[in-house]
Amino acid sequence: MPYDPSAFPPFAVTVDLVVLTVRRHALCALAVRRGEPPFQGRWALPGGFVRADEDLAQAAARELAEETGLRAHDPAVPVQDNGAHLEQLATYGDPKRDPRMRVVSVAHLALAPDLPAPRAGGDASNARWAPVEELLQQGGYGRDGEPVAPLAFDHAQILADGVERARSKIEYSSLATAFCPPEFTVGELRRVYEAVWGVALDPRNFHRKVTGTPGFLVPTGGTTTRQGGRPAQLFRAGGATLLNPPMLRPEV
Amino acid sequence: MPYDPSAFPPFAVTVDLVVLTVRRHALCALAVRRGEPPFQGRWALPGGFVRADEDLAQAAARELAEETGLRAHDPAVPVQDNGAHLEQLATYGDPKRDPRMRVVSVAHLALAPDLPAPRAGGDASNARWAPVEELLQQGGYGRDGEPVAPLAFDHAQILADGVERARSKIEYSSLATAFCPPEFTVGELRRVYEAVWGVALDPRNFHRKVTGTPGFLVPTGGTTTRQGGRPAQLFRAGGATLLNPPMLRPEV
DNA sequence: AGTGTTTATCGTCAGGCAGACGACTATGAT
DNA sequence: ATCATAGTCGTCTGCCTGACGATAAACACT
Repeated sequence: MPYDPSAFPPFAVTVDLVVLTVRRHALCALAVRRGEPPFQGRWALPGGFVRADEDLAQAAARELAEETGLRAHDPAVPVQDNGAHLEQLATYGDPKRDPRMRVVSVAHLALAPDLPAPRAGGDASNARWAPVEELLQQGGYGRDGEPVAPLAFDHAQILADGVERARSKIEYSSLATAFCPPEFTVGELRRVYEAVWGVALDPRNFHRKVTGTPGFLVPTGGTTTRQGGRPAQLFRAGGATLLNPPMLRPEV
Repeated sequence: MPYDPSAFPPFAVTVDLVVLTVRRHALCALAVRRGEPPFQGRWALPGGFVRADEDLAQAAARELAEETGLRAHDPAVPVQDNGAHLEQLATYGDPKRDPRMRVVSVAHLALAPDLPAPRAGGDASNARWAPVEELLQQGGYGRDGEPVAPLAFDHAQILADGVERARSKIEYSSLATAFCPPEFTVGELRRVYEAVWGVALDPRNFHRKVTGTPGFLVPTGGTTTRQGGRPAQLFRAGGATLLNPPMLRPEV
């Protein structure tokens, strides 16, 4: 039964963003504090209305720039500069997800390297990077002993879906490099995998795997000792986007 | 910048369906003929407006039932009866995708076993199963020499995305069984993979792989000769949804 | 009944890849 | 000088896969 333009219920359409990064060996997401009801004072994912003349991807890129200053990447171009990877995640449209009106939210997933600091319209106290486990634990107590309120709306579900997407996608793609600065070492890339998956990986097998996969990493010639220890080769992300065979996530 | 309920542009929200099945060794999709402008007389994917009190998944399941009579499966339950697998695919919201108004379409992907016949509101001439290559070839000539018009709206893109999702998802999940009747043989399952991927697979290695993966197939005890040749064991889909290690799609 | 065709199923073998882990190297810190 | 840290190169073993031989059980002929 294709479109019947004579009558349709009006919807509001928003984009919500799951912006992930790796800080201090932990997978973190960007959260903003709500300044107005509903869920006033609670943490939520950044997002906003899609404008009348805007594509969904444009709206997501605009929101991402407003919240973080990051430019979104053209998905066809390999991740190289400080731009972020941005892709559509899923769409959430439960009739009761927003108590005010019927809102359909097209969630997007962004992966960014570690950033200096978040900015929410210039107000830093209303935006922060929080470890995803902290944002996802429902009604417990945070590390500072403060009670933890769950995220507003259905944002806990959206965040969980985004985290799972990131976890599975770095298995068979080179997307983990989106968490890294333009030049990085094999060890830094390994710590990204370890943070996202929450596991420890064997440095020797990891090194063999990533350097042996054609197109994954391109040596820049430089070295660095910023992690301490023996100097490590620096790499850029290569052109390969699909890893075959994939990097398998260890069981349990 | 979270929700500002004071002003937002109104959208129409629809669900479009990519319904795939395997018929006569070919991957086919359900297409309906448009009865009214725009794109009158052209083929399109089935779909329709989301109702005011409906969840997106509900709307997709309702459309699926209207077009095919299929009940959608609870995703948590393994595919066993004649119900179809149904999952959200992606959302398409280009401002110009519908010339009449701003329409955001949440596309869903359904995988169904071979069905007796399509029905579009009782009118069979306005619905058909067509091989996906036929629907996706732009402006060529079909097998009957008739000129082929491309699908309406951006439905060629949606269909292509759905096909790619199905092709990749049967690699690492047991979803290929959604194309099979409740009981099926290893050879029938192999022909599903061959049709979806468009490749030939070695029957011996395929048999070893699927029967050796715990939880993928459960023998029912019966046998059948409906494919000719030596009687083959009948299986049901097992509880496993994730295949580890995956069934790798051959290169090239 | 015999022969060929079709499909199913079991087995064998070699190559590739991953996990476990030993060994060595090159820095900075004490 | 010694230690701690991190990076890099090898080795070995087991598992999985692709290629492919062989056998089994039905049906369609003659």
